[in-house]
Amino acid sequence: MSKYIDIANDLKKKIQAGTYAPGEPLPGQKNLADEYKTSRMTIQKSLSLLKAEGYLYSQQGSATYVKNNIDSLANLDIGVDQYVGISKLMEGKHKVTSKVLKFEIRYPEETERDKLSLGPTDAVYDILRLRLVDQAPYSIEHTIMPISIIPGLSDDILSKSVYHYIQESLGLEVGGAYRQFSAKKSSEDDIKFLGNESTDPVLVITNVVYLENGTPFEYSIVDQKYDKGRFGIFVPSQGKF
Amino acid sequence: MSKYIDIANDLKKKIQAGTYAPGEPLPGQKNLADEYKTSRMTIQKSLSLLKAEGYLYSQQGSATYVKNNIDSLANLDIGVDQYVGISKLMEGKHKVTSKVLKFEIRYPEETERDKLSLGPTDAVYDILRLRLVDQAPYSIEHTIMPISIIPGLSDDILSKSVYHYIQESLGLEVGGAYRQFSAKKSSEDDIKFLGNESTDPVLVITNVVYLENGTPFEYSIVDQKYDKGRFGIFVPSQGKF
DNA sequence: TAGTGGTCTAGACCACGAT
DNA sequence: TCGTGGTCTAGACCACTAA
Repeated sequence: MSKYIDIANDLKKKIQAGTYAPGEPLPGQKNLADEYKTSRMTIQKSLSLLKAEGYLYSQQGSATYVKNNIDSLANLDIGVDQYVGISKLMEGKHKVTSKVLKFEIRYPEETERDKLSLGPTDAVYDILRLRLVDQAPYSIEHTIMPISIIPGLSDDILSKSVYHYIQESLGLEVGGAYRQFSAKKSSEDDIKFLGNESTDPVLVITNVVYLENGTPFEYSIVDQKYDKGRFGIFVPSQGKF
Repeated sequence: MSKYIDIANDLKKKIQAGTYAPGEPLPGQKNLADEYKTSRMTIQKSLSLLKAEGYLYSQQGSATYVKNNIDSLANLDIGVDQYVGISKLMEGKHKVTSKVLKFEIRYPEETERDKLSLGPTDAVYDILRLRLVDQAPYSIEHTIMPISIIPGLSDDILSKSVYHYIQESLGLEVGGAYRQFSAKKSSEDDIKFLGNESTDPVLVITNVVYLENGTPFEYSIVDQKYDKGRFGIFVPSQGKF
């Protein structure tokens, strides 16, 4: 990894360990540059990462401080900036399993062609999965992926972690995701598979996930039980990096 | 403004105008540096802003390209990265009005003290507003703000834009916001003020908004009609700036 | 191999806060 | 005024892609 990412991770560790306490100033860019044997520019790049994540804030003329309410971040069930799928999110804490309800190959519909930048003859996987956390229904994930980008997908991979397969076996890197949030009433499937009452609301997360090279490779619609995890994110003010 | 922000805005304009078309490469950092009479480092800082917003992606060894599906961004009703309140969001397109349902001053409860880093004797505003877009009920916003940070709040300001008051009259800058999304069933207030049926779901957005200096100044819970706007955001992969 | 973007440097100057 | 963070520079080297 690059030096500035290493330093950012080290600083984050120290913040979480309490070496740099909430409300307290960091040693100062000059000092940090000396400590890590690097330049101020590199330190600033490290700090900018932690600012974007909401750990730090800088005050010109004064210092860079650790934010007071980092507990808000820790109290999170799921961060929006996690695009790795729940398998990895829940790692250690909970047992995540998946039941594949549908796994087909077909040609894409118009919305899917639009979201994934595909032509009418570029076949896609059409996948419906029930995700369970600690054996209890958690969400229904409807996923569309182009087979040209993610070849060799199998039932076995689907019930484990698709992201692990993409990164480890295919050697692809995820570049980012575009997410939308909305609410709706329970559908037939929500009632059938999530065990919802017909009056239960559902949190809907619509995703378009991109590879590092800008290619969209996943269009998914997730129906999540409303009384389970919340999605949270820190949104830095524009241009403050 | 700084040079790198000016350049980023100029590039964004050219992308939106089609000067740099989707899928096409940008002129290259060296050329851009010459064109804008600046250094490569500064150009990279500009590009990083647009990458974080999802407009561009770079491929090492090749070039920096305009993303294909910028329409996804344009189709958005509301961006999560907008912390400016709906008054400004809907500017021009729709008429936003507010009806103040409650406006009190009291001492903060424990959750509020926690979220806003306050002591038990730091008084807060307790505000309940019904937001209407084009005369139709849109959301109910329950807002808690410390009077010490935002003094002089009035009924008149509340029915217009609080953010405008904070920035223009108080001279404060917003640094970022922490947001959580969830869904719930309609409450009594949702039925009464939003005109919901008792079976209608509600999209709930919980916010903690920070000033540039890291001070939290707003804790708000927004109940939004589920059939109205969606919230969307582009989430870049960690460390890619 | 040539040209691209990614990282890093060692300095400079400025804006701002604390004193 | 002094020290902080914010911006910017002109170059360097590396990793990678494309020809």
